Amino acid sequence: MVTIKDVAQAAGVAPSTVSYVLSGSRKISDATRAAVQAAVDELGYHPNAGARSLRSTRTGVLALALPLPARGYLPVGGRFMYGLSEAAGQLGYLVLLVTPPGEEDPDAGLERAARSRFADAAVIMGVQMEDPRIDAMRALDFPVALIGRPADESAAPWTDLDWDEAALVAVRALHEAGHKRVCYLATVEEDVRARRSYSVRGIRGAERAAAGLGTSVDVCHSTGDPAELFGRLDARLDSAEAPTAFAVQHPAAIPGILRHLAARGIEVPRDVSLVAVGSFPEDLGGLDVTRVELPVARMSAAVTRLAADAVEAAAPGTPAGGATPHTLIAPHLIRGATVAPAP
Amino acid sequence: MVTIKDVAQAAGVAPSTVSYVLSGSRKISDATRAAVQAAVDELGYHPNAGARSLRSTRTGVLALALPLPARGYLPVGGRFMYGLSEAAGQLGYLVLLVTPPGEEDPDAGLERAARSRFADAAVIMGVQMEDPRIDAMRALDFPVALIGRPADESAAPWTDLDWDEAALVAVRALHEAGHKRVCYLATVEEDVRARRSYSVRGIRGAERAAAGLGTSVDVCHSTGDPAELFGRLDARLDSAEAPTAFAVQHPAAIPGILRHLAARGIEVPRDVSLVAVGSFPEDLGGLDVTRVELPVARMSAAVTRLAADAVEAAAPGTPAGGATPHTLIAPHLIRGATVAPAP
DNA sequence: CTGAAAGCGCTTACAG
DNA sequence: CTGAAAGCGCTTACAG
Repeated sequence: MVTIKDVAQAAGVAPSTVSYVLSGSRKISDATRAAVQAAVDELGYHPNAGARSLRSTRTGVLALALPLPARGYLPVGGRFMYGLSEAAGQLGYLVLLVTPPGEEDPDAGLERAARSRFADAAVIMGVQMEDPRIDAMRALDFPVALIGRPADESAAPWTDLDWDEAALVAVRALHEAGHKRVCYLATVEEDVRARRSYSVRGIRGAERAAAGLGTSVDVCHSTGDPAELFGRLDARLDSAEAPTAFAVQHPAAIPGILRHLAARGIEVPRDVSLVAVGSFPEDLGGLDVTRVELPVARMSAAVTRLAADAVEAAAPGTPAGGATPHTLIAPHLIRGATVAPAP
Repeated sequence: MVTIKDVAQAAGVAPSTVSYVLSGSRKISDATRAAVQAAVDELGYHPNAGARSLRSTRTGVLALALPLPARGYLPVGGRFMYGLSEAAGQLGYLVLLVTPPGEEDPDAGLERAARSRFADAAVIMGVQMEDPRIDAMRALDFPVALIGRPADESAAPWTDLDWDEAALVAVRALHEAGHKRVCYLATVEEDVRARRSYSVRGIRGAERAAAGLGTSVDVCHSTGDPAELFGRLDARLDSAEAPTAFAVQHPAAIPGILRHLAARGIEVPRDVSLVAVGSFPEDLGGLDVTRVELPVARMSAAVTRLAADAVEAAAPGTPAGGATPHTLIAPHLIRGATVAPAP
């Protein structure tokens, strides 16, 4: 293994000088710098991560706390892992995955990562309105940034799509097309039950939209079981007051829903209109759905920035800065081919 | 921060004794062990990861080298990240994501992770038939395990679905249903061009199946652009020798393909049969496709095991063990509702 | 059965 | 502009 001593010897300087050249925290003569740089390149030197973090209390790693994938695979989780890894790389961080070890103690993995200093900060996914992980990390004085807007918005830095507004935008698009009876298909019920922020806010947005617009909005919870989901849709469609439009906050289910509707002889948008809430493009297989997309790349960049800032803010000697920052992203309706005037 | 000294003091023993209790590498009296354990629990002590790795040259981390997500998001990548994080946790490892920093140097991130000892071993995804990352890691004496079967099967430990066989099984199912003209829709062309192992082997399996069974198999490359893909399918369907069946090694595209066929008035399986090669259940939105699934959980467990074993094998004092191990998983056809006798 | 001591590879005040 | 030295928190031979 190549150490700083090897580089120092090769360059004819002291190890501390190599360190200063690499960190840039001291003025170094051009000759010395060039000699050190040459030795570094020559030997392929990379500072030992363990030694560096032991000494400097910086690891260059962000821990990503994943939600329990118990209810099956979450496409959105995978998408965020990519986005985060990329955004983090841009800021010089690596991303460490932290999965909950079991049902009974959902933040044991995260707590271990924090206490053992595997990372400088945690990025929390699948944020709940009242998320115990936030308090757990605060108790450890461990910096966090959230993908998701908690009930207490000053609890920690966060970024999110404005889900209340997204649901409103979707319902309004249907309302403006003349639909009087809209079914809001919310996230899977496990998410509703866990009070995930996007679930709660999406539903709330739909209810507010109903109240504000005078449209009848029937909120229905989705499920990962397609047969069960189609049963719920059928119950709605067979009722006396059948909806003429759906707003769907479960993008992974949309291809299946469209197939199911087609099998029932229902054509979209001729017979029924549909808007997706919080979809991402890769989901839809080229299907031109009217939608509000989840801005994964922007959210990944934002949360990485917030996490990096939280690391700086937690450093000793930093003044206890004012308000807790956040990045709220306004929804943007993309008009596709799945909304038509109400029959 | 709680250190081993704090624990030692609280328990009234020497720091080294605490270390031995935690590692279990020395006989300790019950009384001492209990006192140490109580102090550990009381103080919430977790050993500092940097210090531990500096001293022991073990990090407890596996680096996951992701393929470039340049052509858009790969659902399968996300699925493996979950699977790996879970399997690794079971063996006491955490997973660090390593994304290629840019096009020009696809293993710079991995090389840095290895040289800086951020991890004990690398798990490589999106393995190419001749993968430069394998040689790069070998040059550093850094243990690896592959998700994908390289051309040189003794280059490194690997696990994979038997893709040759999977394509054969799929084509044979269609052959047995009487289909004489099968179109094998291979992976996206970027994967073919990069000579990803699953691409090359899937195509090879299809070609062998054709030769062995006497079925005409037309190999066609998929693409992430749905419009372009549908164009390619149309060209086949409009030709004089139109296929009566498809074997599709691009599961994410299947919902779109089925919709496109339906729009052309082609009903599956009445008019055209279809088998998915390497799908995973979450992909299909409840669609009962005849398929060979990608065993993500088994592969994740296998590659983690291989990586952990490679770490042990690389430890000084370990005899240079014999053959390079691998875990080849036989394909298994799941009969769904998308294959019918040829018209 | 337990402890005192060396040292892993860095960074950063301290000194010149 | 550069160097010598201390020390981060552990693990593990060495000693008893």
